[in-house]
Amino acid sequence: MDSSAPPRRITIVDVARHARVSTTAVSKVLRNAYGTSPAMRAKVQAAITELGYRPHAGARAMRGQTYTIGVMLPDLRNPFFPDILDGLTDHLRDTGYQVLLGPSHCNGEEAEAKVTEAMIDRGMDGLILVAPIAPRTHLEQIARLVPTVVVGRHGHSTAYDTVADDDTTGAKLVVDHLAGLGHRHIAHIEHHETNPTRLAEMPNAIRAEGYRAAMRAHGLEPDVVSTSYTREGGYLGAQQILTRPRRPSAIFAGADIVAIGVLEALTEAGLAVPAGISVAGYDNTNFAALGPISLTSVDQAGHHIGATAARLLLDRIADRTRPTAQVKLSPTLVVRRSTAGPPA
Amino acid sequence: MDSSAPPRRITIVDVARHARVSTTAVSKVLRNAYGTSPAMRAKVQAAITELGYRPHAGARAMRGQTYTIGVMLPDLRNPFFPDILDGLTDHLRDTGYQVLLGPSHCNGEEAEAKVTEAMIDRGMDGLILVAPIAPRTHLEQIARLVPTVVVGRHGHSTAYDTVADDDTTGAKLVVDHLAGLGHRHIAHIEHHETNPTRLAEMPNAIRAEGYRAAMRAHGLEPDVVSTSYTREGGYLGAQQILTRPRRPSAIFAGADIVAIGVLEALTEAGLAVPAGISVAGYDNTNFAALGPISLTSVDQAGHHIGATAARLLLDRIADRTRPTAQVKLSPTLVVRRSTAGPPA
DNA sequence: GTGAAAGCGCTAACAA
DNA sequence: TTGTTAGCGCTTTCAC
Repeated sequence: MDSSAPPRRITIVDVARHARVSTTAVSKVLRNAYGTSPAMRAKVQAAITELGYRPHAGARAMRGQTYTIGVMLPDLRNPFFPDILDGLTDHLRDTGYQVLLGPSHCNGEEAEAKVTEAMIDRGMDGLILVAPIAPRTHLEQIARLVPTVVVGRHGHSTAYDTVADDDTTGAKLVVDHLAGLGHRHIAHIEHHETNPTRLAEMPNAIRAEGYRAAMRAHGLEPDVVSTSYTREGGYLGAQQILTRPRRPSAIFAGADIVAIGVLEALTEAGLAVPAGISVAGYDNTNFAALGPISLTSVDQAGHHIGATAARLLLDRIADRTRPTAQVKLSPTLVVRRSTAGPPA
Repeated sequence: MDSSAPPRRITIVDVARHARVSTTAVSKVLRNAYGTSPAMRAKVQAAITELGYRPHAGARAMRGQTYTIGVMLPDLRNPFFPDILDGLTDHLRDTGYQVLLGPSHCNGEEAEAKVTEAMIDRGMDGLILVAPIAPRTHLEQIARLVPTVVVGRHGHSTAYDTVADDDTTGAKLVVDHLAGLGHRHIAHIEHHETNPTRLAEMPNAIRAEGYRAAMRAHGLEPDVVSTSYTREGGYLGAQQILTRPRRPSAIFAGADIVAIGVLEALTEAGLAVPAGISVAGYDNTNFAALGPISLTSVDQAGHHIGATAARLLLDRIADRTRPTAQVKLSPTLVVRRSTAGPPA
């Protein structure tokens, strides 16, 4: 039983006393605020180091900033999101801002709202919402309370910044590539979207729409299977596709995690890739590159997306009145061994 | 430009005024504290709902609890950790506690310390540290400041509770299974551990040691390859194993994510599983179960581990003086199609 | 350039 | 049972 009462926390008062200055001075040094002489800064810094002082975020929250940024990721099992997070944290390293993640909100709109509220209530200085499903009015309401960047969702707003990849082009890249290889029957597995108001903004819906448009542009018949952007979704989607009377010669999975499930279903069905059927994914996660999978995939540069979101957020925290920015990144296609011409 | 200034936040004072009671009364109702009549509770609840009041966690942090639990996960790309997180959040749902995640600390001890400090500074009521790499003295120091549960790390402490799976037994289950199938040369891929003080506590080290002991018990020669508990680690480890003058007939990967990389390397090398070589993993993540992978794996019930950690933490938050608990869960082996007798 | 003092929203003694 | 009030640790006017 180490029940020695926890030692009282070092506060700004202790530091001030130790450095023989006022608490105001310490506060100013902490925030690099105007009006501190080099001599005082040195004294205060020394006291801080000596005492091992760390500011109490709760107390800061009451008056100023908490130097905390909240990030909401939709699904920890999708390997694309860690890519975004890496970009975020890389950009935020050494800025003094701390990132905290809200647990994934796969559970729906209500769970998502709870997480964002929790972040706001905890005085976060800014929010990064990755592919949120909340209605746009709700996002704007959030953005009015706290600087917000919405990632991976289309639709402009004057309340928040956005970073997204051009999913229409991404889908077109895949269809063009496959059609160019001679495929005529290309199936697409999408993440099923029921809510009509979201339909126009969610990346999954736009990819599906881009796929349809690109198919028609090639004079081909779209063939969409609706499951989800999960491994299971890919697995079940592919199984469904394999029951088609006329089997497609290529499958465009809406996300790499979906493609993984697709590849599993194909292996199980004894279909060789790409000899028997071609497969392409989206996100170019590290899964696509390594090993025998060697998946053709659309690269939307998750790391760059994350870094851009972080930059925009810091910008906005510094100046809440600047006009909002909408960054749309151009995806590229990384062709690997999972796609080839259709079987003879 | 929606530059309408954000509306002033509703505070406890607003609620009190609206309900025609004191702020104390509101505070008590919020915390289900002793000494509130049903009539007052109703009045206050009504006012809270009507005004849409939500407590300010920063202000709470200054006096009492923040109803926030910080969770540190080591690696978001390892599918086992979401399993633990699911268990945690399931248990914490409707308790009024909010979970926030610290970004993964793959970057080492210093990064990990920064995350835990950040969580403490933000007034978290409790911490759940999953497979932390900090020295034990540091963990105890943390635990003295805030209720802490350490997950997936061995070694008892009187300062924090622990939840871990019996990794020695887990490794033995795999070796016994493979040896029972007739394998004599079983290789193991471990997560390389350099720090000698950690060696005795980290699950990866214990799995490797358990493997060695079990091998010797069967009169077999251990063969350990040191990489990391990542997909790349598995891929590279397997490649290394395949260059052995005498190739093992089975590979025991220290984690499912490692096994995934192993399977990729084997596929690439044209080796069939299990006809050419057997593969077993650890964690029984959902990757193991679905599809053609069908990986034999040790089930350490991640969901249950998470739920147990949450329970212990709530317990400790309620009573910081109770003796610490050490929960050791017994793993089981889930045999699937990736293991069979050695090739003739 | 520096410091005294007010107050952020909440909780917990204590008083009524 | 209910209310008054004193802070928690910090930031921020506003004097000096």
